[in-house]
Amino acid sequence: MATTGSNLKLIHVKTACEACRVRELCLPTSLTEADISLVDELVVRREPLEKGDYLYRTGDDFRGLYAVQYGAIKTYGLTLQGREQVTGFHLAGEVLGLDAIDQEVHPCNAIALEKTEVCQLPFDKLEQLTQSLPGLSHNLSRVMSREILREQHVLMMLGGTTAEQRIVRFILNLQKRMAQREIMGHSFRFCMSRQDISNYLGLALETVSRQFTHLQEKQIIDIQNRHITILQPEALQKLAD
Amino acid sequence: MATTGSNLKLIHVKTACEACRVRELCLPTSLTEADISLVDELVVRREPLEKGDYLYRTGDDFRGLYAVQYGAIKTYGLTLQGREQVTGFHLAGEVLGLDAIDQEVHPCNAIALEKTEVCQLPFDKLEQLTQSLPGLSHNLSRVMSREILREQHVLMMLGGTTAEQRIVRFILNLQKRMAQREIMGHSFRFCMSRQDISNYLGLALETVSRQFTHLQEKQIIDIQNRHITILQPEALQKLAD
DNA sequence: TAGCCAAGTTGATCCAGATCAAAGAGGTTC
DNA sequence: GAACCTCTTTGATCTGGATCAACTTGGCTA
Repeated sequence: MATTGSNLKLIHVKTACEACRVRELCLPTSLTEADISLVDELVVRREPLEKGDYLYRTGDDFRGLYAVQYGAIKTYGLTLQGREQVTGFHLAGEVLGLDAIDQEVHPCNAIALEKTEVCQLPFDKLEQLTQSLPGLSHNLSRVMSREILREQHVLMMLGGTTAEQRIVRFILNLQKRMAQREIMGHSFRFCMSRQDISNYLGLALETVSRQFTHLQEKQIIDIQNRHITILQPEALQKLAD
Repeated sequence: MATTGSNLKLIHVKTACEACRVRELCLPTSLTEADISLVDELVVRREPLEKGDYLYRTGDDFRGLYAVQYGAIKTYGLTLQGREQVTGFHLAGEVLGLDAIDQEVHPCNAIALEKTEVCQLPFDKLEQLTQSLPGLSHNLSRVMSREILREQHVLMMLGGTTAEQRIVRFILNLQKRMAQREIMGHSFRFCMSRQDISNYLGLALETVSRQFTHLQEKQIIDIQNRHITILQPEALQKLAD
């Protein structure tokens, strides 16, 4: 319901393929070039979101899936108390909105953590296309399956571990996802606050800060504000286990 | 005494449908009777599993999805350390195996917690059928979407809560799922051990035991071994928030 | 029916991480 | 550049739940 005016401006793109990474990132299997361009034609691009803008809010009608072009989106829900619970961070090349397909209503809030551009894949049209493209249906299932698996990994990460392990695994996970997109080594920028990290990992904000400090003291990482450099990747990996 | 529509439907239907609840439980939308029987024809039934039998193990080839007929299945993964992490409990009427679609390999172990019968839905055949049944594809997406949502709720349940809240929410969740299938009020049997519960909730086994005792002392529940009766549903609900 | 083993309970102690408090560091806005 | 605000760090204290240990109960087998 409450979507800001600027978000409503939609721009249709013909040669979306190049601009929008839907092809390889969202639906990565054996479709022909021609098939892929059919999918690309569905894509609706949106005005870039500024930091703090909502892509959607809890209760909004489900219009389609979103693929992040650049930037980062945080999704979070509210518990009965009104406590905020971060459910995920979505970086460039990743999809969100899969959780809304069933009820056709978004069950959580999605907010931009920095300047972010997304493209929208209207789900009804995607399903129509499924009929003429047998492979597309399978692709969609794979994307959803991967999302289920991803959430299971989060559960595994949170279960039975110390604060240090959580932080370490979080860093490694983020680094891996960053590296998949852009060719950058062991140095990158956090798009989320300590607050968000602590909420996501089920720790106190202060604990997150302290753990970062400890890792820095051990010369395993270097953190300046939100910019991190992994100095000893092996040591970090070892701590994760 | 809310007998759901789906329960009534079940009674009307004979043959494969009746035995296997795939129709309304797994794929609950607008397919015609004829369509549904096409789906039912795919179903492969398996010999009942005894307690402790594995339905599949990590690394096994993905052959299809499974719908639990009766009984209960626990899924768990192993961390790098070899530590066991329970990722879910699957009761009668629920589906598992969705996490294997992407890699075509099961990423976790599935073991029966008691005598259990499942039916198998060969996924390749299901996808073939998708071509002739437009609605089926949508149904599948909905089932997967619901699974994604379910896992998000687990995250929300675990985040920022006390041991008591986790236990209470776990009880309520289980009760809800039990009640959906069988018409039973506030009394049911746990199919999993304290060990499994503690692992799933990220608590120590002893903590789980103590929390049960506390709730019993407060006369909110009554626990005899693995049989629980919720004496004060409102009080329990209140604790969950 | 006794004997055994796994599952569950209960008690005592300890510590990782929460909470409370306050000071520093960036980033905006005017 | 000053004022302001939010984010982050650091310190001190407290506590919920983990851990260690011993005991009880239930279920199974012979």
